[in-house]
Amino acid sequence: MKIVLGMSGGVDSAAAAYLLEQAGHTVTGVTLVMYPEVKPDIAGAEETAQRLGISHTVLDCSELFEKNVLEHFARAYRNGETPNPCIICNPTVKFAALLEYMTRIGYDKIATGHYADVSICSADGRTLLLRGKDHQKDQSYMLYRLSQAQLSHTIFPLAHLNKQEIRALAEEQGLLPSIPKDSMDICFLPDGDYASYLERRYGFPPMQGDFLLSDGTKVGSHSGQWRYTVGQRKGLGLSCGYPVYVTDKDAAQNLVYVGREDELLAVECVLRDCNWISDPEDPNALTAKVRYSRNEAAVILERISDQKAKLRFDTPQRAITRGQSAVIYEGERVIGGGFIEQVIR
RNA sequence: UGGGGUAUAGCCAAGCGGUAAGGCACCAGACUUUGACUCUGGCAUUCGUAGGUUCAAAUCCUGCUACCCCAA
Repeated sequence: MKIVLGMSGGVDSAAAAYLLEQAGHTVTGVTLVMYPEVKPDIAGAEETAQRLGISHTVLDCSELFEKNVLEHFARAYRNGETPNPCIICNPTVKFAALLEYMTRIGYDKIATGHYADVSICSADGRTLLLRGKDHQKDQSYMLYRLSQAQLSHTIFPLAHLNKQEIRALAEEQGLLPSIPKDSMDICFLPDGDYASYLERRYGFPPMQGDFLLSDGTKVGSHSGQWRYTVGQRKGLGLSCGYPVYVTDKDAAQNLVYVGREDELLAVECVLRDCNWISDPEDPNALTAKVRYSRNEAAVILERISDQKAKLRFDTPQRAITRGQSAVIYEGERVIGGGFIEQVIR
């Protein structure tokens, strides 16, 4: 097959390129530039491509990125939500651009170095999204908004490997990136300082507001609700004798509520703008993640409409946060998910 | 300007003559394709200040200063 591979310049996509080559595919690498000010490791990707003898192109996606990801990012913070740009970026920019390029040059499939998997449902022919075999590194959460058009044309070469195997493979083949870029924060913010970015780029004005306890007692001042997110402990500068966490925000009044850790617990939330990939086989066997990393818990899914749904957890969840995504799983399969619109304690 | 009390790191706070607990905050690192959480490590040569007693004082004594409370 002829495959368009997204190449970031990192280890994962390099290993993916190697694996596709080994499997006998014709591969062309594409490095996407999302944000002019922060370039990916184009040289690294080109070097990898050269070493493997595959062609390589750079595509400028900055307009798509600006329109879809950045504007959504700023809007969410303005509304007191906490956005997850990666989740928006994948379907609207990354996979969209790869698919468009694939079509343009007459290739068959697209591929990325994500830790996830796809398979065809024998019953209805839909393409299912599955977790990567390495559950520690699984990135299916970030991909739940992909469309059928995207999923059905996608291959994840790293689906069955774990991080150690990939590192070993890359080392063996001399594909370790010259710049060992690890820990990336938000990709368009090299310094990770999103608050000053919003202020600089989107004109968020420093605006003094109160830190309040749940009973309304003022315990301090902050300079803008967008600087905080539910569940946050560090950086509040509040000394109450016990750790205090952000429990809620009121964007209209620029208020940030704080409290003890147990005040973060909630059992229900409402989702909007849902994307469904497959129907559950057993409605009582579902689990959900309300954030990318860590815990996943048993959940009852109630579909209110095509776009809306409600989740009810067996056990209270910590820091369910408006704007983040809840992704529902059945075993290895991603059922779908949506943006958290409302949290019910 | 009578009486009483308290002064220990940014905040709270243990210590009661033997050479500065702990919590919160903060900082650094680890983890992490979001924001976060979490974990590990760091964080008072010094106890309002000036003297004195003692082998030894944050701890005892005295002066001073600041704040608090009760009386006027």
